[in-house]
Amino acid sequence: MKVAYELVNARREKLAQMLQDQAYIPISNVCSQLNISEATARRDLAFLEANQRIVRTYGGALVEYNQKFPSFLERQQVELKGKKKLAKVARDLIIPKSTCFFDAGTTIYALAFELKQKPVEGVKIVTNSLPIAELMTGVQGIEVHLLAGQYLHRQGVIFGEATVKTVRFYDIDDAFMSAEGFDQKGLWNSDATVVEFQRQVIRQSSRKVFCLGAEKMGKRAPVFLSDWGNVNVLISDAISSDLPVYSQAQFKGKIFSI
Amino acid sequence: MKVAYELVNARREKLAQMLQDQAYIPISNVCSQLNISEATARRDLAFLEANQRIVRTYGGALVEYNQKFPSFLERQQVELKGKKKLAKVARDLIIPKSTCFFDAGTTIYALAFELKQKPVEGVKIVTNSLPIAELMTGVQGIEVHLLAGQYLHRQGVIFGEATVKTVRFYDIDDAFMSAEGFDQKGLWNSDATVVEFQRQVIRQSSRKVFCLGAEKMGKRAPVFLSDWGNVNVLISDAISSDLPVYSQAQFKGKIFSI
DNA sequence: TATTTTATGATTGACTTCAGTCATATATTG
DNA sequence: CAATATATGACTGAAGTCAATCATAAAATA
Repeated sequence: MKVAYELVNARREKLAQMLQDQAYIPISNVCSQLNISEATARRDLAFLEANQRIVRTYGGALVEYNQKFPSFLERQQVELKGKKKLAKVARDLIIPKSTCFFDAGTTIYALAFELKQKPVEGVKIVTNSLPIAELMTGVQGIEVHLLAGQYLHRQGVIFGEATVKTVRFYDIDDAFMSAEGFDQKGLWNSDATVVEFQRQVIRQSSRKVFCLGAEKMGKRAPVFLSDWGNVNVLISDAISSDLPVYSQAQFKGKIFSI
Repeated sequence: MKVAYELVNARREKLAQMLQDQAYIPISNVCSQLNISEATARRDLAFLEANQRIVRTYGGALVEYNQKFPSFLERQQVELKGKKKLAKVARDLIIPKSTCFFDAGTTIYALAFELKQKPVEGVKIVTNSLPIAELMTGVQGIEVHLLAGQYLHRQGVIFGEATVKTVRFYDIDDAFMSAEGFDQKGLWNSDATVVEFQRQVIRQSSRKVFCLGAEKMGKRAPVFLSDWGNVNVLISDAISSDLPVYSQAQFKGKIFSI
């Protein structure tokens, strides 16, 4: 039998709440606590997952982690595999006792993940990404510094005017960054304020390392970030002869094509 | 075949680590990532559960929420009850569209908790406490701004030189703060850098609201924070006639004694 | 070196979860 | 009021998970 929309929504809200409190609830409990059948319980979970409120697991669902960086986690799961290769190469470029900036986004998150597996001694990481900060914190021999700014829940990122200002406090050796697209002209991103921030980072870093997946090659995004003259190291899994930097006198960096 | 203890422990440690990073891992992934059989994977999970490092779920395992801010959550649970009363009073002092600084610590966390229950429209919260930021983020009509600095995992706090510097970017209406002790002379805290930071906040806030539990009355801590002249509002559950401010000509603020 | 201990993988059967299909009752819409 | 849309529960087979048992090989111990 059909049931009023309100009731359905209220129940789903309650389920979301329950998951928040209990972190994990077996399906059977969901049924008994809400007095619904297994089928409906599953449908409710599916709904909440579709709305990115939870992450389903075999036998239940997770809120907690997902709630923190909802969209972030999603992207991560899909793309992490391909980025692992880039990340491993980038990881080996990190110098002991250096200060590194880690850009927000899944590409650099993968790098952070590799660094955690194989830490480099005395490294200071400066970032505006909370997932990266939480991943790296507590790792022996590594210091995490967060930038100031508004905490944007969905992206798990700290951002705003203050972020651009505070990055000036840091003297960065290596900046590990990514972009949404790259072509002969250079690097592109979709948000103007993000680009402004990234430019500030570029200005203040002795070495700029860009990790760019092959899928981004030839693509442009609305805002131009930088030409190839600012790139010291390019890491990509695109076929090396296809890389736009080959036709660039500008580019004087090193290429890791894998 | 038997395997050296070291290897077993190392593998279990790695598994615990993996769970911390990924929050949830299906058994099948555990097997493939560690190159062990299902049986062993289960045994490892059982071990970690016995040591209270994880909570098992059907099909995988969860790292306890507690692990995130270990010491912080501990304190919170013990003391939250008494602080709820103070928090409710403080909550009602918050003005729509104002910018509020929220001090790190359990007392102000309780305030954040109350504010979440009953949000005030258009409030901007500036804080260096990650538990508070994560609690408040996503609440309708409330913006969260984090300060820069080193991320101290155990305390869940952002702190350091940069924290003091970045707080200057903000024009704070109301600062909600606490201290470890208070007496006739004024307020006390145990850490010199924390005090330096708090003084900066005091300098920049139009109104200074201190929430001080009765158990802190008459106590001193190593570092002097401020005399009563800087306190605009005092909220405490101590008996009002006992409060040291009564013998203070300095004190011109308002008292909420409950 | 010989003996004991134990970490492991394979196997088993019971149990749980899952996605899909279908009939039905009720809300919603026209 | 009639027609439509849809939320639900029951049922299904397939797949995943679990705890227990057992043989084995390598580490630990004597």
